[in-house]
Amino acid sequence: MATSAPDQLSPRAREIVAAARELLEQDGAAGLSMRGVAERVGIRAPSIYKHLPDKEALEDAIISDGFAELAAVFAPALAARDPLSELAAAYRRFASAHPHLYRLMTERPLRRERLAPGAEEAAAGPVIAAVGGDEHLARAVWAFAHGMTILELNGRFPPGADLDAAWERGIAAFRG
Amino acid sequence: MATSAPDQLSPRAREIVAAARELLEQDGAAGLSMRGVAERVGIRAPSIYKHLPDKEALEDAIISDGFAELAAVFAPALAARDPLSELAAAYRRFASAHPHLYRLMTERPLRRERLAPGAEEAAAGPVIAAVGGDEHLARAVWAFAHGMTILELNGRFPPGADLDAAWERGIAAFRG
DNA sequence: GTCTATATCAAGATAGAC
DNA sequence: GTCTATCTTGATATAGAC
Repeated sequence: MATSAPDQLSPRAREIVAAARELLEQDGAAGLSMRGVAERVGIRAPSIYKHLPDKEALEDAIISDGFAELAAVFAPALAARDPLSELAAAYRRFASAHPHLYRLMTERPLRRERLAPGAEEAAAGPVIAAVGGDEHLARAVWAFAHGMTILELNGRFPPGADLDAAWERGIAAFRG
Repeated sequence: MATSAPDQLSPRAREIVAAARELLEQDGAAGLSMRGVAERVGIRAPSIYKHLPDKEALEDAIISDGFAELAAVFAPALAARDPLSELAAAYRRFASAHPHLYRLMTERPLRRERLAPGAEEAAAGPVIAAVGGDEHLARAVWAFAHGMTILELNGRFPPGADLDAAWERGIAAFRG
């Protein structure tokens, strides 16, 4: 039986996780059902349980992959002339490209012990570095970026609102 | 049959909305079922439909009330010496006192046509005023406040993180 | 490792009697 | 305006045969 750390998944389990990721990105978390995942793989839902213990394990694997990908898009931004702006732009692009994945990654408490080790830190590190090591300021910046992102995904800004301008105002404020 | 604007609800419908609000605040949106609401009122679930068209109308009424309450706690903050800090503190207190209501109010697109007229504007106006009328900046500030709030509610900050400090850093940045 | 059959649960909403 | 009875849908997960 598969364990929960993503790196230790069997090849077949990874296929199932990949199918689940596709289904999530297409239909959102509400559409992510064991039946739906199984259908994409070409098997029946109960067969999934031979490879993964339960639906939570499936979600955790997707989330863990998401953090690794976020860390990967952050890495080059740190080397730019204006790291904070580049990080913000990368963050925004990531959420825009994978809105349902982004929701899954942020809308629930992290089960940190079930993620790939270091995945969260790899994504958080660049932000702390970009603000000069002040972790309080880094959290404020993250809150701003997440707020802009999730309020947009939730359709909470008025139609026609200039969100580029709002992002710029926020980044400018935090750049000091 | 009841219409959707909260002010036009019948007295019995208002009783049902009040019960729903209690249930929401206790169990969250996932626990807000028509059966559960009915039980609190002392009737059976199908009877609710004689007073409100569907579950969405129930939620819209709760959300509309929430905006009115948020506007009410904002009003005195505007008169303070440091309006931005006071607004942020009021926002944080509101969300902390009514976490499930806060989620319901922010996690989905607003059906603005079904809210009490002016409810959203009454809550947004003070923020715009506090930043000197710059709507882009106001959106950035709101995003920061929402980000801090929802990331805390979602349990996303590390245990022991000094969130007072993060709030202060953010407000300081936006105060300029 | 896959299947069928099933247990279990819970939800929103409607029909029609009273 | 309330009730009982029911429809319809959908979910996670288990048992046990092959």
